[in-house]
Amino acid sequence: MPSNAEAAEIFQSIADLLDVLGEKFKPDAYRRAARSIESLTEDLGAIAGRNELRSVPGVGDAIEEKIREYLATGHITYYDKLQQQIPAGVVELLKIPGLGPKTARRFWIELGVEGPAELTAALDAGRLDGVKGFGPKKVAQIRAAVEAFRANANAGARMPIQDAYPIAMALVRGLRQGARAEQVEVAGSFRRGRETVGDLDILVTSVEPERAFDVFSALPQVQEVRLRGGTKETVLLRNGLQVDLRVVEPASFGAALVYFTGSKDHNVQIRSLAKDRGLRVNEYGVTRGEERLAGRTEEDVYRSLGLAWVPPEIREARGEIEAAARGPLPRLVDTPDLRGDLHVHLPADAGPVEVDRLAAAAKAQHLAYLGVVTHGVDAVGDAFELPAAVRTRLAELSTPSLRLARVWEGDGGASAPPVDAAWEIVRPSARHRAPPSATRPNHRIALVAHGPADPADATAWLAFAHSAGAAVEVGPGPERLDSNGARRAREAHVLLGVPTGVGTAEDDPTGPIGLRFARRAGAVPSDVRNSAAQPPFSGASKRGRS
DNA sequence: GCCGTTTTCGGCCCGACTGTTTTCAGTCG
Repeated sequence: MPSNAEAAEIFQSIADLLDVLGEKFKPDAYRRAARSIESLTEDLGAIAGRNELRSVPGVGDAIEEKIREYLATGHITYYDKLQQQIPAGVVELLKIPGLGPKTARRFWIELGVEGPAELTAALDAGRLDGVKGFGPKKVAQIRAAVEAFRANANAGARMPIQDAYPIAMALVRGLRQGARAEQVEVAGSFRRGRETVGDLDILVTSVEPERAFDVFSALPQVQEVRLRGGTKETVLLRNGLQVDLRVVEPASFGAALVYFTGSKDHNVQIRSLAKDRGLRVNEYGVTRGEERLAGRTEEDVYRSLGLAWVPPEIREARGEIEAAARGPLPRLVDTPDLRGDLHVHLPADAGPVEVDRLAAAAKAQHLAYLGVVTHGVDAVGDAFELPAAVRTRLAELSTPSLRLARVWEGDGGASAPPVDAAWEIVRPSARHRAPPSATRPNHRIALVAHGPADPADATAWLAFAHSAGAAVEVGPGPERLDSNGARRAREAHVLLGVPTGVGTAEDDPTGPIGLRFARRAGAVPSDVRNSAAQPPFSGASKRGRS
């Protein structure tokens, strides 16, 4: 079955193949098309059906035709022909760090090397010695890279952002403490809140760049320093993640932040807009000839280009720059907007002390209500219930300014919540993957938490949430929607439930990443159920006690 | 191959770093 992901993959591969052939601009064109196809929230087939493929950024006559061929036949003749022309192993060579299309092509044409294994053999046989452009250091570097590549097939794989989050926070703390760094920010796709990150880009200002690099290299997470210059250092962490540290002048921090936050397409669009206006943008600032216009803050940089500031989460060249040129962008939902949390768990062995701690955390975050899961049906269908002492303590601590509601979480199957549940959370389980067929009249379903398993499932659950008047939960992890899902929810006029992370550990990604996903979907406060001052079914818990 | 409130042709982001160079090419982000 054709899929957007597969189509994007094919165009990506075409770009790689054209790279090896030495094509100058086509590879970028195919990559741009691949990136925008990957980020679509709708099937290519549906877009093609409406005859709107050309509205996808980067898709012109030629690529539209290839998409149509792919949708009709499942393959692209142009791609098949390229594959016949170039051995698959030569494209594999491109995945080896430090080895690009020019080198791969030379190995193939001049040495007959058709893949990583043959490259190792050529190195062992000394066939690179004396080849023009390959001195002893280069040969050693290539040998190390190809060996590392062949030993670890997972190298270069992207990491889920929620896994990268605690690592990034630890690195930031380490830099703040030791490096006398004034401003520290993690940029790149991490800052944009992409679901996965390929590496981390950390930006700091420091009066002592050398010291920042020294401190960074010595952090316990760092395995090896890959390169180090005057302004940047690249290290490999023990868990395989690559991290770039860049030290910039305070006067350039904003420009560097824009530049290294990306996305690539956003930057390209910004630069070409600047060029149209006779300006020049780089990571040091915005200039007109010799005159320096901006650079210290992101707001300055965007303003100097005649643009409103663009939140990092939507810097994807999907129309945000045009919108920012027209005026201020809608204010995306942010932490202070979250007035409550619909879905909070306590540990199974929690006691009154944990409830006290949770209430204190909720007050610190100025939350007005929490839905604490006290009973329900777990993923394998067994009923569970928190100890009576916990439920009693929740009732004792619940006040008009902080409502602590006891909620029921189940899978929409036969088990139903008792009347003392303030509201119900429904999610799929192994037994009940599909949503309940109809809204059950006496239930108070406030939130749907569901896995992304299958787009068809997601559609069904969104429809269910809509008919039940329930929100859907966004955030990292298997039972929440990612940002693409959140965008689909918005398009389906379903409110989002955004986790606050209340009561979780310092480096827990649930709250911060959940918020980023919602923002990435373009959510404003009114798109978020728990930005309302009142909890759902606010009269219900009293009724339940009678 | 894509794209256009200067263009339907002629551009296409731009700088850091490395290694092998005698002034630059390749890679990366």
